Amino acid sequence: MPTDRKHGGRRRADAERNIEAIVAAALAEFCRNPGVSMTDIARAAGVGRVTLYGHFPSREDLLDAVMARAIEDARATLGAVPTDGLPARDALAALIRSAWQVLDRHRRLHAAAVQIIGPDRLREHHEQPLLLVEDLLDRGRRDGTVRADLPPHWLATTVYSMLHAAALEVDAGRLTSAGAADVLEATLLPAISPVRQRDGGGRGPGDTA
Amino acid sequence: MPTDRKHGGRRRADAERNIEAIVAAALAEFCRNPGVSMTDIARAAGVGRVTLYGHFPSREDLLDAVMARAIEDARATLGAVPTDGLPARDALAALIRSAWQVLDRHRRLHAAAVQIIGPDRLREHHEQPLLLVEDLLDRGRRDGTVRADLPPHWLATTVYSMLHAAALEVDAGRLTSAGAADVLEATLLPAISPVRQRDGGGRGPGDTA
DNA sequence: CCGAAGTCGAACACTACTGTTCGAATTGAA
DNA sequence: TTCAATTCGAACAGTAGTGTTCGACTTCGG
Repeated sequence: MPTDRKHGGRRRADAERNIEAIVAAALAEFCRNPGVSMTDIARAAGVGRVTLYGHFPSREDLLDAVMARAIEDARATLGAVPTDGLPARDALAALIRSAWQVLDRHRRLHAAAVQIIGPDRLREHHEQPLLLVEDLLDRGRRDGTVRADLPPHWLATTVYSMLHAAALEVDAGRLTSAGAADVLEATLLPAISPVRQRDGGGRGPGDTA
Repeated sequence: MPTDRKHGGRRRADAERNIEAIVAAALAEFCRNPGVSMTDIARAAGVGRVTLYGHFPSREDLLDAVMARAIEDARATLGAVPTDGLPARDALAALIRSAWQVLDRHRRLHAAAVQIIGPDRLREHHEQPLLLVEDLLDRGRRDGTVRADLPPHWLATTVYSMLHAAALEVDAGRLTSAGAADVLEATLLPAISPVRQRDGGGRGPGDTA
């Protein structure tokens, strides 16, 4: 949201409401189609194009606000996950599940953001919530539940990218939104766990194809 | 390349050369910047804009040809990997390494393609080489070296998406091109191997849509 | 109820692209 | 050598967006 009120005067209530409507509509529209025009966003928000530009001087500013909103949402959700009591591994599993829930909400926004504000600024936005994951990975690394043979940042990237891969699969209809959480946990935990040497032909118990 | 010669007459040698130059330049330029204009591509190919349009009627046609070239490259490289003798697990490791090599060559083309021809047609292009991975995963699943508790397609997606994640990390300078192959193998093999007993909850996450 | 803050649609200037057409100049191939 | 294939630059038309300006209208806030 535009925090830069030029002159001290407070913002009127309807302006506040419109900004809210715009950000909400933009979030939805950007998800539906990354290349959506400002005109369409304004229409979706039930607001004039001029009003939109009045609050967000450029397309980039708008998407920036939308991202901030989505990330704040993520940060809040992830921050609410109780990880302090649990062993790092379980905490990570819980975090993954929560992360999926929040990502599932914003799924396609990622694709929109990457081609408008670029991957760098996008990462910058993701930094905060990603930090929670990294902290937890670090904790796990110290107590031996997370592998130490790969760069910490890579493990975080692994989590990050698998989450987004799952989002694409859901969009493509090859995975259900509900099933994704389980699949993610089942894939990610082995990937970040310490490697066990020697596992030739072992077959998992209870294989039901 | 435009295979549709209108009248039986053969194509002249310089035309052939230009087409070659255009596809090569377009491949490079699309990688550098997905939103590159036809004008810039023509310039990079050392060719007039009209000539470009003469061979590729639209931007989409051009990217299509570029993708075809890249994918053919991938298919050839991956097809040359000797997998028949090896156990599925080793074969998979070799395939991952080769896949990384070829992807490293085209890294950012993926991002370009996704926003021009769309994710669907892109997947369509990737289908061929991805099939090699899926076949191998299937083989591994039968002989017990690959986990059977997740949808086959998801495992292929896991490989696919981690490869592209690595590409982004390399671009961002957080990973070296050479180191990526090792990191990928170390991450992917545990992710697709049969799970040890005692993991996660009792539920089997193999629900596809 | 008054004034300022906010909103509206319409129109404008601007930019950047795509794809086309022209005639003139080359160049490969027979 | 000859001719068709191919190339070239330049200019054109068309599209689609961005961001701005205008004057009139509405609504909030005190």
